[in-house]
Amino acid sequence: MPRKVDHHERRELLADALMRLAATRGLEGVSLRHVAAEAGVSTGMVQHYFRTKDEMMTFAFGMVEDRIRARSEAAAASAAPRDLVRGVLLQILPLDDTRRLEGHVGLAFLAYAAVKPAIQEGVREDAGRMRGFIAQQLRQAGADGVDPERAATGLMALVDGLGMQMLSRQYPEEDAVAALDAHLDLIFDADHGSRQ
Amino acid sequence: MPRKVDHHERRELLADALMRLAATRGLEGVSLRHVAAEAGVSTGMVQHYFRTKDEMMTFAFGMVEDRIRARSEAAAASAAPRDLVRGVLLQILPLDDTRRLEGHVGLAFLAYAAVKPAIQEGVREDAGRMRGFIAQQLRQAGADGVDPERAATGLMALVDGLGMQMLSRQYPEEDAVAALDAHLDLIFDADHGSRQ
DNA sequence: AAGAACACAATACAGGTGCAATGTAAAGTG
DNA sequence: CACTTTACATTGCACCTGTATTGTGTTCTT
Repeated sequence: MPRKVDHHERRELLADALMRLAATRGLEGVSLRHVAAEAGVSTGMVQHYFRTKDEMMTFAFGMVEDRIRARSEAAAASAAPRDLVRGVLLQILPLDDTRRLEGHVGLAFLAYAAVKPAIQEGVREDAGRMRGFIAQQLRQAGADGVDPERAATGLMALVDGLGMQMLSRQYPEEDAVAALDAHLDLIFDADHGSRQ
Repeated sequence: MPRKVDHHERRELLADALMRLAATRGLEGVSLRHVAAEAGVSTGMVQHYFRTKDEMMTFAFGMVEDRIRARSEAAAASAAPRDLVRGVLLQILPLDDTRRLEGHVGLAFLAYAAVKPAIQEGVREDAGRMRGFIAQQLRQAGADGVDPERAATGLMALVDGLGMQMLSRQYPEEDAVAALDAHLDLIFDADHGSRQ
């Protein structure tokens, strides 16, 4: 075998360029040539690492998922269940430039996947895993008044919705975090008369 | 003036075709020619009623907003504040074919608007109006333990998130409605020790 | 040294895109 | 009646798209 090149590294380089494009010009601004230009390489090279455009898109979105998951696992180091859940969910909100970028790609890709059933399965799987994790934490925290599965679904939806609205710049970051905290308050204090 | 044609009606006819396309092939499947073909007219006619593609897209999304608002106002006939809020929010969830269609268009357009600041303002305005309405209802309902504005933000985000996840077919309709109801339970029963 | 395996680069191509220009028929107005 | 305004339809154009093909170095193996 000839020159040794780290395939995965190259693909990430290209996917990073794709993300930058998607965040600024939208998914319609993503083409092989644009990605190549943004990455400063030839379109031939892009074709060399991704046989088709769909392959490139799928890889890029998978990368976003992986990064969110990696950060979530890092955030899962906290001890207290509530802080843990909060920390994990905060990884989804676009609170800095990196996550804003990811948010744009995620949103664009979700719209993209909404009409491509083949891709939907991966999304569903990944979201399901995270939902299960949150539910498990809620169970361990013993939030009495709520059904863990249901609450986890609500939390994930809330964060997704908040993130989406933040991307349209509907309100400042603090309001989104405050809304999440308020929701967490409701869940973790839902003792409903269990005090005497 | 010659032949009298209801401009708005024609535009809605074309926008309906656009929605059908966006829901099945995604926003990238929306082109002047495709819309024309779907509506059964010539591309020249499409150009006649929309000078530019952006104008067409903006009109279509505005139509979705109008329809949701119209249904919401109809649903606002209920007396009890909680049922009223619930009824309004349910208009956003894609619980039937019509709303599923609208949901797809809404999602696609939100991703579209995320990179076009000029369009964002309209979205922000519309969402803000609805958020204000919800907050007002919460205030009237006298849900003691919660800040109305914050709770309204949370509710809107929750419903948006639920709707988005439903479009990716992450879980059945009932689960989404159940999650909404669970959230409403938390808000309307948040008396937090206000009982003695 | 020979040759294969690889990493690109360049180019070509068929098809789709938004949009502009132009044409035509009908309906209204004077 | 002539004339203007409107409602389309047709066509053309320059550009961009994804992909296939081919070419060219470079490196590793044998």
